[in-house]
Amino acid sequence: MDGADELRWLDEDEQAAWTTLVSVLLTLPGALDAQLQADAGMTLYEYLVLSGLTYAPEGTMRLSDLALVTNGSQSRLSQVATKLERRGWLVRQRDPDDGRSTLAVLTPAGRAKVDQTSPGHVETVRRLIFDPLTAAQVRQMREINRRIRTAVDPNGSVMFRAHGV
Amino acid sequence: MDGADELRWLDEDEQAAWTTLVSVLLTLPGALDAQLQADAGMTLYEYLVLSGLTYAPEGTMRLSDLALVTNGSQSRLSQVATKLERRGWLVRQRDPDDGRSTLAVLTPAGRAKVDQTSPGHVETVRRLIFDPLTAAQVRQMREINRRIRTAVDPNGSVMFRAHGV
DNA sequence: CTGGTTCACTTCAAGCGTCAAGTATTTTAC
DNA sequence: GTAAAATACTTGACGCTTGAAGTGAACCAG
Repeated sequence: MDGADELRWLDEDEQAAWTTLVSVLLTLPGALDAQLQADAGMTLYEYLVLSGLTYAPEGTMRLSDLALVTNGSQSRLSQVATKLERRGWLVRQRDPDDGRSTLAVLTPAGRAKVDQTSPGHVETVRRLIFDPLTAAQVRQMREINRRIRTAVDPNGSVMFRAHGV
Repeated sequence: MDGADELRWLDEDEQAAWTTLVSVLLTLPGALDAQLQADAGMTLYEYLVLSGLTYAPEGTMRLSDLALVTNGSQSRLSQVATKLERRGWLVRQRDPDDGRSTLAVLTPAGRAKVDQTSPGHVETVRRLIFDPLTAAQVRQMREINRRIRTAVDPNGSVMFRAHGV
């Protein structure tokens, strides 16, 4: 708090990059949500939760692990899990190994819902993100976002090396 | 609904890129909001609105233009403008040229608030986004996000060529 | 084995954003 | 000149996310 950490303002390239980044941050999630909501009555985050479970053994994962994988808070996941449970797509189970934990288990109906939803979702992701980009840009984007994600939270999501979406 | 628009699933590079992108979409806005909230009692979107006005002649802009520039809906901007007006950072004025429009005018207090808030905000943006990236990556990111933004909404924000943040 | 701490999860209230409906003004078309 | 359509904005209800507080379970020191 003593020394003046001299502030560097954004140069022209940075300014332009920041502007387009904000623009994507503010519009892309809405577009992805809109498609899922229209075609599957589901949020992107809800889809990520179900989809995350399909990659887990037995379709089962501890809620806290699921929160990490989906980049959500425990509170957020807890409420979404309740909603998904009410719809019959997952069930909660006590963790036999640790009484503090709760396991989320994907039901057959939940797996079916993912199978039925993913084509439209992937199509949208491809249209909005990958179709406009070259293969080189896809690789660039991965590294760029990996670095930003690490800066935001060094202990961030396991998703980096774990399964896909 | 007749022909099978053969769906292409994501390959490994795309899957990884998508995972990191989601991760940034889900965590970066919260991190930016958190800093502004803590240091200025303000949302990122509210900051964008005030900041956008500082670049307009006379600190004045039509609400609908301001909504475009900030990537927000008219409804969202309307409510945020009310909030900012209550805090004394902007005022609404009738547009003399078009009775349907309303002008948002930045007050001196509003301009002072931006001046006082921007250093901390820029510092955070630099730390989370530009410090971890090379100059080449900054240029790559700009083009990548520009393409994604265009895919999301071809008639999107004027911000692309207009002023900065 | 006991008191304190950490961890996993849930719940509640408050704040935000979206969507749809409503008002007012201007433009367009006949 | 008038009716219909388009435009600009506001409002209110609803759903979602967050953050703080609370419960219960496991771990750890002595």
